[in-house]
Amino acid sequence: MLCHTVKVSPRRSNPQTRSTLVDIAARLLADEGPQSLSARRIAAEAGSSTMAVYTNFGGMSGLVREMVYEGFARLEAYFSHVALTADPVADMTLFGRAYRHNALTNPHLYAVMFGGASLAGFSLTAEDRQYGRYTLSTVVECANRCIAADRFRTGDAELVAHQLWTAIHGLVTLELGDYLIDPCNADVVFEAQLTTLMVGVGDTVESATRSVASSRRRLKKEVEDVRPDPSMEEGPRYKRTV
Amino acid sequence: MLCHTVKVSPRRSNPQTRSTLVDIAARLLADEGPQSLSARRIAAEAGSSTMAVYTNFGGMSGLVREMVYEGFARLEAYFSHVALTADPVADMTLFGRAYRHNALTNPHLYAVMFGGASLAGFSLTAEDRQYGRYTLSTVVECANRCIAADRFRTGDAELVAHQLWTAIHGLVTLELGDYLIDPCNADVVFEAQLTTLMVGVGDTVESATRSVASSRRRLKKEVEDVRPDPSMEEGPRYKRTV
DNA sequence: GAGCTGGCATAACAGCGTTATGTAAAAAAT
DNA sequence: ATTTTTTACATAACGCTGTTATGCCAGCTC
Repeated sequence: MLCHTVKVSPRRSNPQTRSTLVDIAARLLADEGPQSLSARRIAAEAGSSTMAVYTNFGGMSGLVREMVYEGFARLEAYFSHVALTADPVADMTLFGRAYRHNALTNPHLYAVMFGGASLAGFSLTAEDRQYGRYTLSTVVECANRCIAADRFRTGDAELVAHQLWTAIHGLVTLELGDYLIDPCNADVVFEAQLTTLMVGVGDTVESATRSVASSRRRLKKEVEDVRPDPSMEEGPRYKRTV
Repeated sequence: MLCHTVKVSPRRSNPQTRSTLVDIAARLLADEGPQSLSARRIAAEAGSSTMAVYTNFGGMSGLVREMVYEGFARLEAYFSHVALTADPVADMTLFGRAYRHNALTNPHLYAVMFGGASLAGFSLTAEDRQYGRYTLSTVVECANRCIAADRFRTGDAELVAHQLWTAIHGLVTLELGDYLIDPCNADVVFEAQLTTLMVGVGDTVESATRSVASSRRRLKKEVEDVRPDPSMEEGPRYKRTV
């Protein structure tokens, strides 16, 4: 029978190979920075050849893309631990703190997620960006709660979420690039920016100040103390759409 | 005589070599992106060997650093054409528009200026970052005028300038990375962000809206129409501290 | 004019991502 | 149980990168 062209795989790839390659790549990226992220180096550490990268990911870009997914998964994991309280503005600013905490905890990974697009010849696809933007939906919901509580002037929750995102992203980017030094260090600018943004979209100075302070108190318990790796254990790892 | 170790140069480097190398590199970066920025390619286009890059700049990093200086010079050139009017908040938001315009006009250069720190093995020195931060002084002065005009609540002009910088920088970065799409495209988020930031630091919604609209009308004449290259002609080019 | 000095060309080295080729192993078919 | 098929992976090569050792020769100083 040669009519039905159903190609069932005669030899399946070792399912561990994918995992170990990504794990090693993530460790290299975190420990030695992006310049040590080479196919040869990864293969050597894995005890295999560089071809493993190509059969499993189609090249270095594919492996990096997988790590970007992992990065967004970690960010979402942090977001998922932000409680929804009676003070939605405090929740909102805590999302900002979680975003920054995630970036500072995985600085190299964050750089690849958002900075790798133009440099290093690696570029994300439109779907990849959509995947990243999807993480914002949690923040949009929170913005809706702020609007419902009459804390925000504007009615466009998605727009507010984008404003917060771009603002915090810029601060974090410059912080990672060591651009923010005393007296306007990253902490100072960040705290001021949280209040400014909340006031700017409609909250009163007093309420915003109170909510920002409240979120600062909640940071450790709801964000810093949570285990950040949702997919580092066994089981299905990332999206397998590739 | 071998006591006086005054080394007068027996052969001076061709002063045109530096310029042409930087010019070619800038054109390559703008036209074909960062992946075409190779020592071999630049040397070939200049009709010289790769050694020219090393004797003149000490390596690719030095040449890239020179282009970063050029990038900051262009930004400062745009800033210098922002008029100081009786509406300092309009001036302030026009600085924001100028910043964004500069980034969108030289996207690859902007990416190298702020994104090259962690990727591509190239890193700016602390002095380089200080040089970039110095560009902010114009904005700080404008913030002082806003404070003097009782438009801003806070008294820390430098802090306000940093808040505007980080916020706009984040928006521009994500815009260049194609992260901002309809309905929350870059234009929408940018206009909303300008107003939000002005209101957030103390202006009233009405005044801020008016000033943002005013700066939008001034954009073309004071920013978009100016010649952006302050050092593309003859004469001393950049800082020669290297 | 002689001599030193440093710019630049040539060519090599180590590394990179990627790919052609061969082999061996696992699934499918008989 | 054997054969056939198909794929994962190793090996080695290609073209590219930044960088550097070597050598020549132009130009300044004396």
